[in-house]
Amino acid sequence: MIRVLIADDHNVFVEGIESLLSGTSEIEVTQRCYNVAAVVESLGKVPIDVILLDISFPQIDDGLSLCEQITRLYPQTNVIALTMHDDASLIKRMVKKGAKGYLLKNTTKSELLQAIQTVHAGKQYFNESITHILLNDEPRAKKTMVGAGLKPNLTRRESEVLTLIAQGLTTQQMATQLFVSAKAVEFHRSSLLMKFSVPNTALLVKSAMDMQCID
Amino acid sequence: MIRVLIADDHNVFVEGIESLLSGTSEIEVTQRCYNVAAVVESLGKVPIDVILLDISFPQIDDGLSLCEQITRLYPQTNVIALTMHDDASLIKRMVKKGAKGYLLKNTTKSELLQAIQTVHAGKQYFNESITHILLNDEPRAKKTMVGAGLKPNLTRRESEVLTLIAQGLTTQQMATQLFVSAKAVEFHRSSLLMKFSVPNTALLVKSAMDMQCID
DNA sequence: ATTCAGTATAGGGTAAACCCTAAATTTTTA
DNA sequence: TAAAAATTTAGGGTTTACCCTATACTGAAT
Repeated sequence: MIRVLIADDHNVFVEGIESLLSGTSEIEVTQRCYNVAAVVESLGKVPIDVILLDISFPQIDDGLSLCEQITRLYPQTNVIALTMHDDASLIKRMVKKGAKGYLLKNTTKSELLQAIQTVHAGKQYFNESITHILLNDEPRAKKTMVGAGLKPNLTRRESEVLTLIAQGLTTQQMATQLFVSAKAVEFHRSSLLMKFSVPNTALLVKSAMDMQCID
Repeated sequence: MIRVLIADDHNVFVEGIESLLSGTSEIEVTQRCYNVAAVVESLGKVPIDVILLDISFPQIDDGLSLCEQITRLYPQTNVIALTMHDDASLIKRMVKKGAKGYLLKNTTKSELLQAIQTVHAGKQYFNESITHILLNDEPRAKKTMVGAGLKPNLTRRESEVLTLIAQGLTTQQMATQLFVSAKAVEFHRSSLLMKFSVPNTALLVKSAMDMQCID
């Protein structure tokens, strides 16, 4: 019997999860906690195998530090993050804090069961959605692209020139390498400055890197 | 019957993979290719379901562009990267180029079979190793600091100037902002170029961003 | 058939970047 | 306190970047 603790500050959600798991013979919902203090208290009393932990508890940092604490104090207890946050960096942070699995709240019953069993067996569990998020996690993809910057549509030549600029080549060097005149390269250079709305090469390189146009 | 093409410039490896797959009833190694040209030629003649592609073929860029080409020209053909490169950014780049799976060369037979079947069924395949690499991928921690590039020790002023350069300011603008002469700023600029061993501002910005000196 | 985007080329000009040598001052470190 | 590193300023020079106008060829879309 796998002893499960559900930690979530949304009552309805806790009940829903519990009813999902109630029909399973191998899994037992031992505890339900609606705040951090209750989780800490429960763990001190009752042995728990798997914790389904909502990260926003109520703040993200609360969930992270709680996860870290659980992992350190009760290494035999495995944490599965169960949250609506589909952010790659958050997933990584949770795993760093010791989470063995990560599920989005739109997961299915069978997936939830499989996750609990996998994690309880000492392995990590990440489904396709999570893998997909990690794969598409652009190191520099600023989701907080507040003002300005949408990635401009570059022509083939512009992309070539941009790449060469970022490699430190001068206009003349690029001209030689591309078998065109320096004036042609200069033209594309100007086009790039215009499309990125930047005044010079330095900011062009930075903007292009921020927008993933190079690297 | 799943028709498989093995693309690798290491003969021994190709033979090993083929012998691994030969005992399977559902999988048939239709083609073996030892260079990019052979792959392109084969695809034009014979329909292929799954390609096991070594990325270093012989260069990484070759494998990447070949993968892109295959995905574009033969969308029904699924590419599995099979390589010794365990670099997160490379995994992401391959997936961007259309790879449906990614296996390290220390994979097992059963995993290889499962990957081929999963990919042939139209789904992506990534095992725990790959997921683990993606999870531990520090946004900017370049483990591949091959030649040269260790982060140079910058003085306070140099850091300031570097930051302002990356914001697109000219030497004169920086001088005004820092309440010093343009010559002073020019000096720090030169120091930066020297410390980073780069010929101009463009590459300075790129290098500095790669090394996390700015952002 | 003709716009239109992309590419290439040209001349001429200003501003900025880049390189060198040289020296004085301040701050930090040993 | 002396030595080392950092900061500042300067003169003078070459190269490169950047801006403007203008023409012309190509291929793709209307």
